[in-house]
Amino acid sequence: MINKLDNNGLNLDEFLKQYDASKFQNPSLATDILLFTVTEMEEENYRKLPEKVLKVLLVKRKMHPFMGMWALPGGFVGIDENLEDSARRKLKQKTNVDKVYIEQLYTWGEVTRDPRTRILSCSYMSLINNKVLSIKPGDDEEDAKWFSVRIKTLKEQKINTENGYVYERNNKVTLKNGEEKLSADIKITTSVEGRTRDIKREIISSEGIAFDHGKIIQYGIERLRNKITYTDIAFNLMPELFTLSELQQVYEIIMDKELLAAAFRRKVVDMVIETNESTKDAGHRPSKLYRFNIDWENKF
Amino acid sequence: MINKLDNNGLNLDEFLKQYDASKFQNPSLATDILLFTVTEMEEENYRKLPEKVLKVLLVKRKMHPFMGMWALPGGFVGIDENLEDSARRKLKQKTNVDKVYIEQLYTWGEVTRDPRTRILSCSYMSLINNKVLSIKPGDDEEDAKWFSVRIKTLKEQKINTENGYVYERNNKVTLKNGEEKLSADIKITTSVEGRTRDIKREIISSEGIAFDHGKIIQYGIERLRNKITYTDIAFNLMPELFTLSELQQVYEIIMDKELLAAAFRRKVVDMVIETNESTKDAGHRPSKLYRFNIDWENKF
DNA sequence: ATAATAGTGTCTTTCAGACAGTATAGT
DNA sequence: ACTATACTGTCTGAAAGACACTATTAT
Repeated sequence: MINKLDNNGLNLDEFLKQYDASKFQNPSLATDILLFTVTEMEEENYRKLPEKVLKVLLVKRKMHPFMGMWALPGGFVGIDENLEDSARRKLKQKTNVDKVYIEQLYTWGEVTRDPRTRILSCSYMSLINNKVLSIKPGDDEEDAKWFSVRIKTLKEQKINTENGYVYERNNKVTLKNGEEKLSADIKITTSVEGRTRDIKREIISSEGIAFDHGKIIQYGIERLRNKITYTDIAFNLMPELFTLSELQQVYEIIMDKELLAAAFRRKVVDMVIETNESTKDAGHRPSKLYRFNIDWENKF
Repeated sequence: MINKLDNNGLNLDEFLKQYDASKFQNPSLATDILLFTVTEMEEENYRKLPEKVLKVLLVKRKMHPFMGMWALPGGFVGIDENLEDSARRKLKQKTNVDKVYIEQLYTWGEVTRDPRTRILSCSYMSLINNKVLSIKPGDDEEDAKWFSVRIKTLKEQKINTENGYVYERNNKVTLKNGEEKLSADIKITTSVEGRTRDIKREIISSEGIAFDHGKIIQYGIERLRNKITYTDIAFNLMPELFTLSELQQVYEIIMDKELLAAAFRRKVVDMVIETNESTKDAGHRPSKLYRFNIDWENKF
């Protein structure tokens, strides 16, 4: 069976022996990691709850191209390295944490996305809780820094065509770390023509952000926003013990809208387990601490 | 700004000029297309509605490796070709249709997935309605054939560990075209340990299917099943005019469960527009024909 | 008339939104 | 006592599940 001969009279072994991988020109392959965490801002009023902020890890480029700009951590994939292993390796380098949530996000393959040569980026999204981090915001090792992320929809329009419509949305991504402020303006175009639907993402402008990484950040946040509503990924952003108000805050900053406490609690009640502990020294009623309920999905 | 010098004293232009893309060893890159359609089986009883079947397009390999086995249509990406363009090009070759729904599915990058050399597969999923097809089931041009697809869960188990659990599911993918019958047994392992969750997909056995394509088919069906519940992608599988019963059948074969007509109609009513036409010669009450309502999402 | 599907009416359950009202710490 | 947050109770309305009932055709 395995010894069938092909058109050139070769069996499988012979074929593999003469196969020359270098006869085609191959693009280069990199993985990029979109690492999110949530941190608290200090609050002046001792009674008020600290506000939470969504952060993303960026590294300052020391080399051409985009030298001096900020990029997602990442790099070339070893020829004998699996994609996810490569992503985890970079992540470990930057954060020194290895047991983290990670998922493949999207593979960006536009021919001109890198000025050097054709380089594909297989992007991964990772979520981490800031309590386990060795690089805290402000650390400067290897020039990796946390930037707060905000996404705002600047403009939205729908133009009807003979046979459908074109819907455009301009999202402004703003990234801040103390003095540094980066931004990208991404236009998401959904064209619906007859039976076909096509989504395109373009970078209108990008300040201080290397490559097409502004686009990747925008895409990642959209994915995170969707997934948080029907999965438990948000818990990867939480410490071991947390209050339901803290959990709600995390949902709120990701979804960018306020939620009603009563409804929120009903929604998450099966995903958490109450502990005996409570917060204290809060200047108001203490809050019960919860932990993630690993069994909430009940597969059977 | 653009003339900053790097560590070697080069500005951007100089750097790009001396950049040698071939100094790294790069994996090869292919796109593979998972093309689904839905067809009707002939029915012996003139009164009965024809049953619908989900089909996937496969091509018979004429070359090593996996010579004689069936694979997803696909091939190497041109060095100056965008990923989606490459996928659409293959699709056009096979089906002679170009305005189709297509979305990126996943990038498969396991080191040993191809016996020749390291080859990445960036997989795309595409949906098409069988009325527009030039290759009808049974056509033999270029050895591309439609196979009916069924997925069955053979075994499901959950093993509790100290700190979490391991959930395993064995999915059997069965592909049929007349005399030919292919199959793959895929084990999906979800490991939940403390805060981490890891999903792995392994091929336990594969008969007649080339490469890891059984895994890609299983993954694609899972994606289709999820997306059909909250998007309108199912309409890509429908002809211009269709009855609500036909639409319901499509949902049923993809979700692999029966739906109640009343609830289903309520769910889709905003997504369709009633026409004046009806089916006839049915041997029972005629059914109104509907078309897709392009504006159902009302963005504003 | 019959078989088979098309399509509607309505009861129930479930779940999310809204919001008022109660609880409880530190100062 | 006051402030700020924690937490609960309950009304309402929307959507999904269940199922009985009516409608309509070709033979």
